[in-house]
Amino acid sequence: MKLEDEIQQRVFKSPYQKAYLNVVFTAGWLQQRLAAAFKPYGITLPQYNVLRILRGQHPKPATVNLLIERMLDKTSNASRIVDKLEAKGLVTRQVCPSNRRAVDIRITEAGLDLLLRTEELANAQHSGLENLSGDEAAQLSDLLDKIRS
Amino acid sequence: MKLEDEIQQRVFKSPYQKAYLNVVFTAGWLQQRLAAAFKPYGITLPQYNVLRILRGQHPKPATVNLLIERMLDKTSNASRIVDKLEAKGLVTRQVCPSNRRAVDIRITEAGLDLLLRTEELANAQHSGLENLSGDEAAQLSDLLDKIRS
DNA sequence: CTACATATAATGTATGTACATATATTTGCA
DNA sequence: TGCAAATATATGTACATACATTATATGTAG
Repeated sequence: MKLEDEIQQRVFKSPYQKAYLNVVFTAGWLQQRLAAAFKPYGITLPQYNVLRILRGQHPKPATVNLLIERMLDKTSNASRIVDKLEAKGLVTRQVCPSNRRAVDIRITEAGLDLLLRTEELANAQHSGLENLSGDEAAQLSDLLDKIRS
Repeated sequence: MKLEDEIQQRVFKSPYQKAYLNVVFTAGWLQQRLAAAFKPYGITLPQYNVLRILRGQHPKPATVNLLIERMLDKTSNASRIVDKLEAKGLVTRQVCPSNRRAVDIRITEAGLDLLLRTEELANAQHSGLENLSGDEAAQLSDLLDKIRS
């Protein structure tokens, strides 16, 4: 749907204002859809993202610091997201023997299994991005990089 | 900065996956910067957006329903955002005389004054979008519309 | 070897998001 | 008229974000 209809605003001050609102609105749209897809599996999007990072490290452990570095949202609270995953038995936490300030976090078999079962959910096929051609997707990335440059 | 460096991921499965991450990451980047700019004025981004809608209606009142329709995030809790604005004296709440289920919400002089003082903050000049040409901004909007189509 | 700075994670608090439920009012219809 | 359904908002709960503070452990300068 056109942005004008989604947020019931007919006039934008400039293509810049419109693009700004569109980036923010579309990101919310994408994330809401994906979050809804993960809901039946009992995990949230941030929890899923942490699991993905842990699988990337597996069988090596990750620390909270490493999670923060890799997360999309650096200011989110990795400690408490790990809390939730630990309570569900999807990760384990163990004080790092070589540096007792740090904590080794590992994904469990149950965590790996959950990622397998949800493999297709995070696929471009169902995200909305499939409406673009590969070239258009690349072009979109370039424009977004330019915003942050 | 390039997305690869921002999230320390060197390889993307496809231009689709990269574009997806880029939309979400860039939206967060934009919103964090804007939120930080509003912080000294004691309001959050959702609160600012509600104030903008109320100024658009002024001197007519708005109802909670109208706020929800116009907000970027339809599932956010307009009631509680209005609570915060009311506590700061930026809006007033009054049971609607013609329909006592509804509540008339109006922006106060203090609210209007705050919007005046923050006028330039929400300007494209400082958002990051100024790195694009007008044509590029329009092209970006078109690509994003296509994702949601 | 102690004292102080730094590193690492956890905790506290305010706000917002997402969704379910509750409360009050109005409307429609038998 | 009376009562069920719909409408409008508020409230409850779980989780996340944003940011400040605290608790431990480690490193380092003198």
